[in-house]
Amino acid sequence: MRTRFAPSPTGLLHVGGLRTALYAWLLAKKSKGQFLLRIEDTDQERSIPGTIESILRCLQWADIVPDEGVTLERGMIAQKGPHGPYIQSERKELYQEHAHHLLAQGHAYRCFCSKERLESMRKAQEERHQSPMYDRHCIAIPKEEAERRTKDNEPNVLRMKIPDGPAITMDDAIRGTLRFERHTIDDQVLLKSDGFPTYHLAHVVDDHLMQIDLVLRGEEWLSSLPKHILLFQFFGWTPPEYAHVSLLLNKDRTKLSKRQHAVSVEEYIAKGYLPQALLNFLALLGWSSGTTQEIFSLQELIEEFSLDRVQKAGAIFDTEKLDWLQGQWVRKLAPEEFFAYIRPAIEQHLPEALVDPNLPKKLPLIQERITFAHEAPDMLAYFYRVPTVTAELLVNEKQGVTQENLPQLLQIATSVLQDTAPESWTEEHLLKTFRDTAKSHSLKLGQLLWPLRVALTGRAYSPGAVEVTMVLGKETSIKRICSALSPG
RNA sequence: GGCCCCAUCGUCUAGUGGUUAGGACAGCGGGUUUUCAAUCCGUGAACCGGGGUUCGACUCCCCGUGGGGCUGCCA
Repeated sequence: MRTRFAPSPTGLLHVGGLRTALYAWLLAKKSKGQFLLRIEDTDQERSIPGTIESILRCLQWADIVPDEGVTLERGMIAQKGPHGPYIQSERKELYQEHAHHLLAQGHAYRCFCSKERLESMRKAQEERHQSPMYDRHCIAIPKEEAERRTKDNEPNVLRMKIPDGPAITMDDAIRGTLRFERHTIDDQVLLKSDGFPTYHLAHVVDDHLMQIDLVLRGEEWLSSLPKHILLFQFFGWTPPEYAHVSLLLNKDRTKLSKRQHAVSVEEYIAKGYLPQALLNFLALLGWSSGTTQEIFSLQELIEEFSLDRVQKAGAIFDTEKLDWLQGQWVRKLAPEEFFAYIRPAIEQHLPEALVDPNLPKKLPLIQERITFAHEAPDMLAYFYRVPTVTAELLVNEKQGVTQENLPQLLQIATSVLQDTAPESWTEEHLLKTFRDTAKSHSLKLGQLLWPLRVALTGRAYSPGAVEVTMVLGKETSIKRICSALSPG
């Protein structure tokens, strides 16, 4: 199966766009087919330079790499495949030929109406509570006259002529059969006066020529579907299969917007989300496997994904679950992947850790408790820098640590460390000794370990006291306890 | 206004005529005889409304209601 993703270079890649791309990519991979990337830049005014690269970079980050079409080769835009070019502005003549074919066949006509006339026409229609549709003012202009005026450089567009006939029905892979009455369909502009095609013409021509089997796109295209079906009929082509995915929504159920959310993939990359987590989250927004499995790798998604399990209703983009998935995926990283993930943050905030040969021993301690890379330097800092230990944190009623018994508790902890022989310096032995010592002093284990942990890390939460002690070593640990005992 | 789409816990969802309506996230409670945003266990929480069809509807049909999309020489 050949599928495609066809973004417009008008801005950053939207998370909804990434979801659509993901679905299309999964289907292509599942069927061992091809996933194409086409750039729809037929609106010159809205195209923004640089956005093609940024869209491509985001897809590459997500590991959704096109097999054909527009790709990134060493950071540069490239095109590959037998159906190119894959950038619509480079296919202008092709669309013009097809549009003129339609004109010759009587499926299209030239329209010379000015923007002003169209505007006042629509206004009048709205006042009469009619739906704004082109009134076919120009349909009766004789062909010769239309061609003469065109030759005289009078601006005009080509409109498709919606023929009378039975309602148009079409099967959608997600929604089932859709039905549209012809009189509700507007004579859509196919070719603009600047010679560029509109989306409708370009979509039909390209997806046919590029041999796309399945058009997966957002629900916002549903109402123009009958126009596309008609165009395929005009050309005598078989339409592809269609699947319209629902929109992503804000908390108030309106269309996901910049004002209420981070919507660009770049923002999620910048926040430190792992591609596995974002993709997993996006896959689950509108699709479910039918099992209780929640964590899916890209490979598992390829095997499990299918359109008949895609939800019709729009889904609220609520990132709480995304954060949970992020934590899950951080925990699943291999040691070297985890290091690569947090490395930029370490470089920036704790560079001394990078020259530490024992860093690999410390990383497992924090991998299981952080969610984002940016938490890593702080979680590692006390291994390299003497922490600031506050009395407020050392004292903990719940643990049975009070202002009064604190010095004694730390004293006992110190002697435990002091009395532990180097050959017994293991996590198991140390913990056992603490346990025995607590018992003999009629203390709870927590009364010993809480102040110890805080004295060593200065933090409300961190890896366990014994684990940290192991890494810091006897000497440093004792030194830190001493300075905690005599603050200031 | 017209056309089209949609509707199960707060959120993401399972469910395809008979279920104690299941799971996950979040919430809450507890365990982890040491903290935590980690981990484990437990817990509360939903079929938009009204008519049909049927022995029986969350499931099928109709009508409302609510939400969304489109209604551009934007995509």
